[in-house]
Amino acid sequence: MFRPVESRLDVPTLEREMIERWRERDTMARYLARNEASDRRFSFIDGPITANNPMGVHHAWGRTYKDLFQRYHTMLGERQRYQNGFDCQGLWIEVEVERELGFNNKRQIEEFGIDRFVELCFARVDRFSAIQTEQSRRLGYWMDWDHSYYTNSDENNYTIWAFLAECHRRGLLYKGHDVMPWCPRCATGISNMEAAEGYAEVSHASLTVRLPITSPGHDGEDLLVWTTTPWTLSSNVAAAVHPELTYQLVEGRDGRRWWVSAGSRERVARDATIVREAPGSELVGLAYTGPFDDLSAAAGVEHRVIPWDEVSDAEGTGIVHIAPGCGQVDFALAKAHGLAVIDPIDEFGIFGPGFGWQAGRYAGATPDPADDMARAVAADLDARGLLVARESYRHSYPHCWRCGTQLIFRLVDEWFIAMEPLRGPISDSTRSMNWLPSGIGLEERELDWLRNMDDWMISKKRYYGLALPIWECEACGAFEVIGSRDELRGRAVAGWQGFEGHSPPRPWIDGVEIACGSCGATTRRIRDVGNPWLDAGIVALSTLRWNSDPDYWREWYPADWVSESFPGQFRNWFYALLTESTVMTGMAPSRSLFAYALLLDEHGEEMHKSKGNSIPFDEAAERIGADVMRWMYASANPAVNLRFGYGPGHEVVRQFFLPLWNTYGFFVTYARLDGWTPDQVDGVDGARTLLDRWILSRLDGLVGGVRESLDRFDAMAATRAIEGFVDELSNWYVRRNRRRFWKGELDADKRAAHATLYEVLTTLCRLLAPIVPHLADAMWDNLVVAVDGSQPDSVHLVAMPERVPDRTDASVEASVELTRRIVALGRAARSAAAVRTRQPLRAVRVKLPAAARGAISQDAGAAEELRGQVCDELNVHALEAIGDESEMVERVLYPLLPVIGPRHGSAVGSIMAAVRSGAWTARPDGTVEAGGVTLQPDEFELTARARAGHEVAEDGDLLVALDTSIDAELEAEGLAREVAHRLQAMRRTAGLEISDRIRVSIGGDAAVVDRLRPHGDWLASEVLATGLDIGAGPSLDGALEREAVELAGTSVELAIARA
RNA sequence: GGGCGUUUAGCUCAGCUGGUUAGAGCACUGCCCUGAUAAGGCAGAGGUCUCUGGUUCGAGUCCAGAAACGCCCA
Repeated sequence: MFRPVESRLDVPTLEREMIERWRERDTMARYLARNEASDRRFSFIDGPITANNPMGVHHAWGRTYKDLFQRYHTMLGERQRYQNGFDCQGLWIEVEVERELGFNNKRQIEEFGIDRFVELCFARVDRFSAIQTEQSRRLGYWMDWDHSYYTNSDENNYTIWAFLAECHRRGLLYKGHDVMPWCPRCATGISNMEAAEGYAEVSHASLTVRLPITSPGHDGEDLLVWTTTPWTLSSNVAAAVHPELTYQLVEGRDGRRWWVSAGSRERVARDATIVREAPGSELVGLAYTGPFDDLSAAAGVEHRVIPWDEVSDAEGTGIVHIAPGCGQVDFALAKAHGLAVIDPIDEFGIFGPGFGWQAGRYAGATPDPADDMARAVAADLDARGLLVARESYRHSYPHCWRCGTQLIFRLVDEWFIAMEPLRGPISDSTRSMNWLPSGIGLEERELDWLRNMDDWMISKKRYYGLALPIWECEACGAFEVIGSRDELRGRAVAGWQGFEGHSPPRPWIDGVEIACGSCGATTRRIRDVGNPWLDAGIVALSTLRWNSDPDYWREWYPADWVSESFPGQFRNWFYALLTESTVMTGMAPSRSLFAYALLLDEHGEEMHKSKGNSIPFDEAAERIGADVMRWMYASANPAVNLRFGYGPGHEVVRQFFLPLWNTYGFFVTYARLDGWTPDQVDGVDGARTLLDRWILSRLDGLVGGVRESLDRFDAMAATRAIEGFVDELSNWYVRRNRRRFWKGELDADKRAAHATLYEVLTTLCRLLAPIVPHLADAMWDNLVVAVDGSQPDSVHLVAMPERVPDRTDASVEASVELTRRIVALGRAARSAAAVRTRQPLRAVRVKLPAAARGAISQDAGAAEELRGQVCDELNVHALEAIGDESEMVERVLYPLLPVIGPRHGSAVGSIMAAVRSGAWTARPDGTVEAGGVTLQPDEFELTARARAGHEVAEDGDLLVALDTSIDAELEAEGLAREVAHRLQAMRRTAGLEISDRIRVSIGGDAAVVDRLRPHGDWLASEVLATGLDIGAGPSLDGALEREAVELAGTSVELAIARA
């Protein structure tokens, strides 16, 4: 027997119960093992989650997709790996550990001890990976949690070694001397792709500075340059002009002469008069005095004007200050023009010796503006008469993506992978993947990144991360890349003992020395660690045991599916994954890649802990439930940012969960009353009504639709289809069948009703299982497990439903659709006539579309059932058909445009004009003349619509008219309905169970009460009364409720008591 | 400056291969129903489908351009 269903659905409580039940029954382990012997596989590779903090609700979006599609493929019987991944290395972990230790810079780490520091980093990822595991399980995310991968594992690190060695073998790895974004707090370079992460609007002092020209013939002339980074002025070596831009020499009131571009003159020297004009090319080669020539660092540096095509005069002066030690393009220009390079600052952003008063000071922005280098430089230039203007300039500027410090650009030695030779192969991999959702340019955006990418900077001057396997010889300058642990052991000439037993991260590996392959000298590993995207990008190889088990790798590679949020990942995970996979295998890592947008708060703002609008996962799970979140995520459009909040969450509960739960509760209530169980199927097949066949047909369509949608990773379409179906189920099937479930005896008809609704609900459970695993299994447990010991004890151990041959019946669906339309129109007509539905009416008259008339007349039984549905729903005694000739309708021409368009072309306009004005005529031969065109019978339909002046409702080709005349008999019937309604309300107020029997007495004005007598039997059966005393006095033994109601203008006394 | 998107009702969003009157939910107004009941139904109001041009008999839908917004690159 089914257990009773809680009438109030409390999702979090239900979920906790299910989690407990799963634990007791060890359900997840059996789920993970169920397809072990399958010969079909579904390979999913998890993009690792950063194990650095507890999960937020945004993580739950992605994990919902990952779980949903893995569960779906499990239910299709496919073998899977179910491996979750944690991202465990990199600066973000270090920054948090530093914060816990109260460190401000990396010297403190070295004093603390790299080994102790790295151990704390390990501990932190252990802690948060455990927390995230628990949270994921709370979401219902079923993975092989005992075998998650960690990017700090040996397997992962050594697979990256193999990748880097392969890059080196192809000659792609090199040590570069370049200007890179640099975080002076973390004291490490930031790759360009990371720098892009941290752009934010800030204000900087922008200075306009004059630089006196020293070349002969230009006495008293200055170049005007403009910069937003004043600290770089002491490193100036050149000024760039566009050779084809027009420059003007202007003279101000003080007699000074400045060179500026014509386009900027209005802005920077409005009051000055123009002395002469020259193209930029004429200025090229001029020498000038630098702004800080007296510094020893600038000694001997020649300053001159160089040409550069990228100069624009949209801002500044059209003459660009060039400091090759402080800017990426500046450095490139210096190489091209053979300029000197001044390298001003150390790893902490402090000026070195040789910079006079600037030496020892910090170059970047400071919290206290008084210490600000920009301000000091401006003051110094002003005192020397070189400062022309100073303004505050607001612009987008890069910040350290972890600690928020403003980045500065610094000359560094870093290690790079040359990407130019890989651009083509990675693009091919990109094009070979199926990027989903389609139509939003995901593939295009990845290709765009690949077209524009620079060489990949893979080194970081930090402590906790992949130890780059590069041994560089100080003696001869050669370097080698070690591709595996075994290779290193073979090459080690010292330090292996100290490393043995440790994993690759620093510091243990740093002591291992090898003999230089070129000159034989003993060489040390470079001290750098790796870019963390190397870690996340290698997982398509490392987790599939590329290094250790080639058979396993071949079995699972490439994946069928990977998934991640797309903002940012084109240059991060997607990029790293594609790059490492393509280099090693020549193939894309996955057949398809599914991506989704950003999760925002309810108001469309990004969630941030600091803003106070972020929602911790645990809070949301306990407040609205994991399944509610999962439904919100699954039904969201992945291409569009999702607005998440408790408001929309409750909406989902109201719109979807409650109707579903109530339908389930309805079924169980009556199945229990009848003692019906799923084995009671005698005569069911022959007894199914039109509505039974209808809901099964719809269910069949739903099964097909959901499978089709999930096959193409479209969870939105699947959930929308299910929502639509549940609406039909609860608002039509159950609503229309209530009486079949209520009525007394358990006959074949009632068994058919039970069996039908049962099949619908259990099938729905299976369709819902991948999406809302708790709710689906809770229903399954009661509907199936509780009554049938032969079935799997969890819906997660059964298969996805399949379509049933011949189940879908288009004509049945069309008939019911027509019924629903008639009823809707009938209600509208009632509404217009202001006749309450409880008042029975004589008849509803319906003018059917021609097509429907034919279909319905074929099945007399169906027609009768539809007639009954309509009469019952509209509370009318009869349904009558009316023809086109009826006085209520007029005939209307309905041209079939998709047919007519291609045939008649531009005549469509005049045809439609004739249709609208009614200026058409039907010919006896079945054709129609309209707008000067003869329309063949296949080009139009003749339909009907209400003639003006009749009280009817219509929709397209369907017309419904209510006969609203009420005679005494109808009125009496209405009174009885009213009384029944009141009595039902009283039953409820008295707290009676649905099945409780009662006694009823009705007293009051005899003229009214007597009119109820003919309806006594009906009344009694309606309210489950064993005794009904009409015309009684006011007394009723043991009365539970009494009520005086206003009926037909007089007061009527009602009382009920238990039978 | 370049790439990729987005723009549909007050709000959040659907709208398949071009087709007659563009939809849903929420919110609002009025009414109805009621043993799914802190639900449900009907109706009303609310739209120059961002703009301009093009293709077409016909464009929310296809094409081009513009604007605003978003993400990315430089």
